Amino acid sequence: MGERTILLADDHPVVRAGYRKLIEQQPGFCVAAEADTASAAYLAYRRSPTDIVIVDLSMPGSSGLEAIRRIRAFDHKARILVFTMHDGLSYALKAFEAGAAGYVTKSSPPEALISAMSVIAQGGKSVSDDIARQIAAERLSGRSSPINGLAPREVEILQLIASGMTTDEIADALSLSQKTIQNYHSGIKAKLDIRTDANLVWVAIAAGLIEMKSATPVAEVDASSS
Amino acid sequence: MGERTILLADDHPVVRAGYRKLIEQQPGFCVAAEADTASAAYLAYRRSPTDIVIVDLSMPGSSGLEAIRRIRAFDHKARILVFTMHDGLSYALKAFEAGAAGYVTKSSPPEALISAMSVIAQGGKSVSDDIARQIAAERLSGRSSPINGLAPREVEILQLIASGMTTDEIADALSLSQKTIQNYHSGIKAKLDIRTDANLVWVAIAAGLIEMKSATPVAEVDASSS
DNA sequence: GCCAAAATCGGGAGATTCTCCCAGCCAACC
DNA sequence: GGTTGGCTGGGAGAATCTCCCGATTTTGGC
Repeated sequence: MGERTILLADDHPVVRAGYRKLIEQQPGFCVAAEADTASAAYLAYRRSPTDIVIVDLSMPGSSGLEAIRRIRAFDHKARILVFTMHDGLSYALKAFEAGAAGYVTKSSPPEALISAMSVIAQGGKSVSDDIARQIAAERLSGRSSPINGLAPREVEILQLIASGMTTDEIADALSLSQKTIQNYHSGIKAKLDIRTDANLVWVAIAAGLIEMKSATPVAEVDASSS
Repeated sequence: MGERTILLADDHPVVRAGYRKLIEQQPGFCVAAEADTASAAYLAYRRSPTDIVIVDLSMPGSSGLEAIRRIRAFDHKARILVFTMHDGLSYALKAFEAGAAGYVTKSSPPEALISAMSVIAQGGKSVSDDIARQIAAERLSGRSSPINGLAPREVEILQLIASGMTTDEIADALSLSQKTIQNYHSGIKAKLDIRTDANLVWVAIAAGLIEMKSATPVAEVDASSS
């Protein structure tokens, strides 16, 4: 058989150059295209599908997860390998939900990427050791995340609380009474054995309920007010 | 004159390979050493100083900032260029405080890294465009961060609140009455025009008061047991 | 050195919120 | 058809928040 073609999606040109170099040293693989955004990756794949797509999760615009979903929606047999800095288990799980076939963290040795590529090219699934360790830890400890003991509604409300919304705003958004939100608020803290709202934010972050963004969510500079 | 020697410090081997390739394509520069941790970078520099040190901020163990400080403590004339993913202004300011001579984000075009290297090699300072834009925006809007209107003590208490500590714990830690902490708590929220504690966390993150850690705070499993 | 301003620390009191308990409703599951 | 669990809210006392105030210390300028 011929060489496996690869689409590289990462927003850092220098990093892409590193991947390319590493991959092309490997016999049997060849980088066919590059993309620096999620939508560019999708369009590139749509134009000419490759055997493997390697994507970073954090890219400008819509995230890498979105790229995975769109590519998989276009071609359900697309083989997508996530190669990212995020070593949190929640990111990996989201990636697999979105349709990824592999997940390798950038802190892994280069060989991990190569071997994952081989596995994926043959139709398998692959995760890097650090993620595998977390999954094992989760299984052994019997719980994936502290929020697993929460009811769906509680998770939803936790997310809104952690995002910074007030009780009134949440009640309004969900068309519930403020009293109900308050009760949930207390109940969530009790279930998680947490005493401060700040810790709710940290739990939500750890559970992957909240997207981390470096932009200030508050402090609207609003220099361009209407 | 001869080539400028460079020490590359980044914890991702693949990424380092990209840097190396990019840099060595450039006449006048040559990668003399690599390091994958902050302390390894320090030791490498100490063993044989290079003209320029390129460091990532996020590395395992002590952070890149620590590497900068230690290298500068050893050699106050060391020229250090931060090349990192973090595009937050607060990170850049911290890097310069630690003694960096340049700050380029990984989302910059490769040319930005090269030109920054040239500037720094000649004893100058350099920041990438996106950071420069943020600095300009800060100057124009008259404030760098919403927390700038806060008194030192308020910033300190905000940090503790955002880290998840309860009123009692903070009062105890600072040897103050709970009442005082409560008053500060209210005052900080009023000054920042914030109504929920969750948003205090986001402000603290945006202001660089809190270190972001993606590691799951739960589920540590002793895998090394027999 | 001196005055003004700001920061630091804490009390008081009323309004608000939190917490815990409870109950009705519904859906799922033996 | 009974039980369990999630969803929605009320009630009431405890706790907290908020806003006001004053005392003291620190800071900054002249």
